[in-house]
Amino acid sequence: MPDGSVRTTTRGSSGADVAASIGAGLAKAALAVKVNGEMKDLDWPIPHDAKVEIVTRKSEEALDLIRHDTAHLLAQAVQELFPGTQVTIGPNIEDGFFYDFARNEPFTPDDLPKIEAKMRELVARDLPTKRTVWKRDDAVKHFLDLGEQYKAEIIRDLPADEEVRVYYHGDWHDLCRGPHLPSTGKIGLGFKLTKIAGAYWRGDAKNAQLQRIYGTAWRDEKELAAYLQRLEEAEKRDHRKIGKEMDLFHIQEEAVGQVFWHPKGWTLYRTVENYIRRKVERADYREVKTPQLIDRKLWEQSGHWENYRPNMFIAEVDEGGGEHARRVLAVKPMNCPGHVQIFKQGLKSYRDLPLRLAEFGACHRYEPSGALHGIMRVRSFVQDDAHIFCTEDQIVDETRRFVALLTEVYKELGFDSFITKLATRPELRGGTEEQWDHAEKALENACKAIGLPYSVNPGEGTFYAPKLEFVLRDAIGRDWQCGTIQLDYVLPERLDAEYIAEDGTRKRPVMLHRAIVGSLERFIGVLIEHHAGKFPLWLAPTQAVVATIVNDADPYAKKVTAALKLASIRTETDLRNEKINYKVREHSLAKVPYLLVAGRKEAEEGTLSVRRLGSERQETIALDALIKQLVAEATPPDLA
RNA sequence: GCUGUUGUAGCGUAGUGGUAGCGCAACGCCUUGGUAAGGCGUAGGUCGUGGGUUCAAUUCCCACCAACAGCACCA
Repeated sequence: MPDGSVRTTTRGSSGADVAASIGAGLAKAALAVKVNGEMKDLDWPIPHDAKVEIVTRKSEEALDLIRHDTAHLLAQAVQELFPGTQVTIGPNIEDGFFYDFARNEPFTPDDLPKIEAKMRELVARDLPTKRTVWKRDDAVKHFLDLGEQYKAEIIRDLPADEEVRVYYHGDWHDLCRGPHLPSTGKIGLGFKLTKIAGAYWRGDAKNAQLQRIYGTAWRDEKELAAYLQRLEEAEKRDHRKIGKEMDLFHIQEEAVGQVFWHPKGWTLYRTVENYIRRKVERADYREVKTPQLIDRKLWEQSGHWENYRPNMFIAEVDEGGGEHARRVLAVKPMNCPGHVQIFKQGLKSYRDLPLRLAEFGACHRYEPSGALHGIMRVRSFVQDDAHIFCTEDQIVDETRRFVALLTEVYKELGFDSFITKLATRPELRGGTEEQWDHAEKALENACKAIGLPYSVNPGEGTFYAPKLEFVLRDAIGRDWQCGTIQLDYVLPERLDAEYIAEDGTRKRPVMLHRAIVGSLERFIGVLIEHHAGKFPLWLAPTQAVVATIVNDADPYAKKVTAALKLASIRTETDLRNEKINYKVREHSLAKVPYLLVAGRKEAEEGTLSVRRLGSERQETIALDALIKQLVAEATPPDLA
């Protein structure tokens, strides 16, 4: 037992028997049993000398069990309500589960409450669970006879040594590995169906599209309510909503996937851009700018034309000589080929390396319409891009320097931690196997050399290079992949970059592609959601509003605003004929960090009544002292 | 791109086969009020776009565009 005690039972006793021998309460609460660390059904006979733990609702593992059973419940309800619907798979996911069905008629949002009601009914019926083991061929034939072609396919593909188990909940049954709760009644009512979606069979767009129903499930209705509350909170942070509310940007039909930055949004954008510019300059990068339109020849040479042609914006011009003088240019989807062109100007020596070329490169990619999402996934964006041309020997040190820079930037921008993944060679790729072996090994070595923990993300590298991915965690626990460094042997070769080595021979430089925030557009979306629009002072588009109580204070308020602007504090004046309550409410909702209230008293004394966003307290501060305080707080972290 | 849903004033929304309401914002007047919505009034819409059905379409049908959710994609 978990507490170290030993219990003796008769041969063939099950988890349920053990629970019952401990107490009636536990017997009732038992959901499953953990035998030697492995989850099993309660009725599973326990082997000799086993470590046994009874799993109840309170156990950590309970949620997984409940969710998996709820997925089965969903499938059962759907098949009862919509006969002829085929079941496929229904795994657990974060916070819930889904189940994919094959059915000609689509499910509609109106179906969800009906299905949910049926699920509750099945819980109330408290159908007992029964596990059976089948011969593979029998099972395949059985499911084919039922018209369950997907299930039959799954059984055929099971590993040869795997037992074919079929679980019954009442009469309804499904192929499943288990384990399951002893009856449908144990599932409880802490579940809710959340959305319907199309999803491809086996995740492949070439296959048939199934209909997926998503749900969430918890220990009880209280936990469910808390989860739904969390969803609502996340919705409030949505950068599209806040972007509108705070008048930061908009997107419209005539420029799909591109951002119209409003003055306030652009202020935020420039603040971030200028901050990064200072950081890379201090890290010995040289900033450059490369052309937006480049002849297709260069993209053919780099390999982009072959791999990404459908996703590139193309510009065609007639140079006046008829058909033969047509020139095809691509709007750059990446900056790397441009940077190689700069590198290739003039002969480079090993003494020039490492050469770090940085660019706030505006790139355009024709993203599929379904991929677009606010300012997070757009067709026109700017990367904080840079390419480091270096020698083999410099890889580890350059990686170390980059990770140090990135850590600093994330921290200063308000993110405390990130995780690292090593994305290895994808199926579709350029270069030779030797180059890939070499590049993956080199990145691995760099991680080890600088003591950077990482997990492997197999097959997720780019077509020319393996990469390290840096994933941020935001204020409400969501992950965002932003930074990357890619170790590329392919492009320098394809674009024929070389330098003169110490021994006088010509050699290929290694190229490190790297970005810290990735797309500025996307990163600002992340920043908005991370801070819920309540930015630290240095990032806030409007840092202070001077609001008057009476007209008599107008001249003083104007004077205060002028003084603050002189000190580079982004300040607005609110002289409107409104009550102070109204102004406080409005500027608080607009998430203005500092509200500076000026009435008759303040005007006479040369002070302001200061209210910091998020606080209901006010403090009267002399103008001079206030300016000092605001300037200190508004200083970007790298200049403080 | 695929599946489903949606598209009404700057924003948030109601509604109907007989050409549209509400709230906030805007504008005007009254009010000068001390920390989260003061009062009264005015203006603003070819109901996403294009076809069709109908005496009549914002409403019903079709196509397209866009947004949203998920899938696929993300150099």
